[in-house]
Amino acid sequence: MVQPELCPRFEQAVGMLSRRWNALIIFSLLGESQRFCTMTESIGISNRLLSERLKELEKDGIVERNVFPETPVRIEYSLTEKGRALAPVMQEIEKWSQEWLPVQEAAEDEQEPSVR
Amino acid sequence: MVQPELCPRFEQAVGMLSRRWNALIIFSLLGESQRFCTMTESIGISNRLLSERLKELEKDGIVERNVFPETPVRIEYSLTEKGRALAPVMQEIEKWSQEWLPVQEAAEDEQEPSVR
DNA sequence: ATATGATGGTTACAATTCGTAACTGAGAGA
DNA sequence: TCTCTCAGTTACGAATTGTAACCATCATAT
Repeated sequence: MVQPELCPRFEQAVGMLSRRWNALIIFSLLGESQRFCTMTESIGISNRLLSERLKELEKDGIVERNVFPETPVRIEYSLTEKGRALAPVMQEIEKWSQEWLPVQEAAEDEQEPSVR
Repeated sequence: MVQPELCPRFEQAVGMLSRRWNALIIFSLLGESQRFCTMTESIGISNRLLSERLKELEKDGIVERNVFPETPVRIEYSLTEKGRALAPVMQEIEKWSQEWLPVQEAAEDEQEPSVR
């Protein structure tokens, strides 16, 4: 019933990072603050889920929501210090992917995906 | 429709690591080879999903399945070189979690979860 | 004053994935 | 034959996700 092997903090971190889209959201904010609509486009996530995930990440203290009352209103999302501290994780994922994943040419037409 | 910002290999890596349970499976195999039933206990994953995930990870070349025809049959799962190369990712997650996540005392009784 | 457009979301609902629990199959021993 | 262990599968309800349509606010155009 209890899994005694794993550090609960590690498990919590993995749970957060494993939540669908979270790693991509954090990665895309490592570069610079972004607006809602920019993120949906660059990440390829729907409005619904981006909204949901940003709220969760804000509650976790990883993302910050900054409102600029211009016209039309501009809202920028950025990483907190806690969020930026995830940069090394992303860097290691990037390193691994470059070393171990094949470069796949962009298929213009739909072809049988090799995995799922 | 197309998200041009992100490196496709990075996205693929994140997709694999973000799949529920995958990070914990890989982490628990970083130490040593493990049997199926040991993993379900230590990770807290169900038979169904562990089986599914191990097959996927094997197909991805990250996990190896070794059959020892003893009695009863012993099957051990271990990481390939590609899988072990994920160790730095796990280490960085661990570092981050130790620095940024609070130690939470184990609550014996069910109490209001702070998130969700 | 009303219509239109942009931004930043919500809501509704179908499709996919997950969790739980019961079941299967192979081989050995009682 | 019956039971036991290990290593999974199967069935099915519950939770999460994806898609698409809709809403609220503010500003400018008509």
